[in-house]
Amino acid sequence: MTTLQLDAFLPYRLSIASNRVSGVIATAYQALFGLKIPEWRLVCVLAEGGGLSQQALGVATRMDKVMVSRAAIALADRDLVTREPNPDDQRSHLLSLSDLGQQLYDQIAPKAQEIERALFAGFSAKEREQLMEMLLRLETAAQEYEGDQT
Amino acid sequence: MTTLQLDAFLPYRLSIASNRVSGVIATAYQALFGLKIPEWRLVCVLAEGGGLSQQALGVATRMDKVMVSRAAIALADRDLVTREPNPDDQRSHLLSLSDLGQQLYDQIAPKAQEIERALFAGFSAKEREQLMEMLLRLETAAQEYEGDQT
DNA sequence: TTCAACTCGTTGCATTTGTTACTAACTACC
DNA sequence: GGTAGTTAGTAACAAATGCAACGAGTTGAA
Repeated sequence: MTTLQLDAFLPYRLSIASNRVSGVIATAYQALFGLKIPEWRLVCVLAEGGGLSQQALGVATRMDKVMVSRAAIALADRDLVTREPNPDDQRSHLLSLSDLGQQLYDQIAPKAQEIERALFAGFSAKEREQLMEMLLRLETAAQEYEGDQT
Repeated sequence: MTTLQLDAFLPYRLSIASNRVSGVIATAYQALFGLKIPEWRLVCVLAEGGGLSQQALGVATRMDKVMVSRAAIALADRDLVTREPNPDDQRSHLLSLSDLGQQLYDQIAPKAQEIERALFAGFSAKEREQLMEMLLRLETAAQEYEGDQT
């Protein structure tokens, strides 16, 4: 007879850890800046380089276009991003951080790193690297598995 | 100026990987057995030993009482678990797997392990152990962080 | 004993997330 | 050029999740 120990089931552990961590981040951003995680992700990517279409943002943040759309609208309403028409494609807009958005980002980024540092305080640099690398592998493995089944 | 690379932000990577993996699991269970993840978790814990209150199940699965309640109702409706009155406390029930539930579990468990094996095919036994251990550390770190802030 | 404070489980409500369907714009081929 | 098929973004709907309030039961201290 097979007994599957839930505690030892990696997908379970992964889910728990991820939810806890996301909870910490989400709470912090909401309280400090009124941003939800999808919005924060857009800000973060746009800070690396603006003028992106929502489609491109979706790829960069692994969010589907609906979620990107909602986050983009929320940010535009607060004047944190600007939406310029895309000369190459009338359907899409090119998003960039506004000055206000950039200011917000300049405050957010250090805070994000501070939280990350706190959460991974017990981890050596090497461990962090290993974890990162494993998560990437896992991500592609899951993606391939999905592909196989359908 | 600080630029935070989203790709290198561990909480982000964790969230993506976890969502992908959960997606795979959720789809598989739904398709094969009509179970959602919260329901599956209860089944799994009850298989290790029945006669638990919902409160105890919540602790074991890290789900809040609402989620446990809904999952328990869903399982009871399908006669997969039985709910006996708790002689020590009239408010609570003691849940156990029914024969039917046990049968289902006997089918589920191997399948779960098969999926886990597939997802972690590229991982050595040592890596799996490391990952597991890191996730546990992370879980408690996040929990402590939450505690500090409130 | 009795009354306030607390816990178990459920329900209802608000928020978030995911799916589907739709409009407008673009592409490619006839 | 016209038309079939595709893509960007939005909107409308449905499902999942989280939170606050509730009824019933329990505990403990005056």
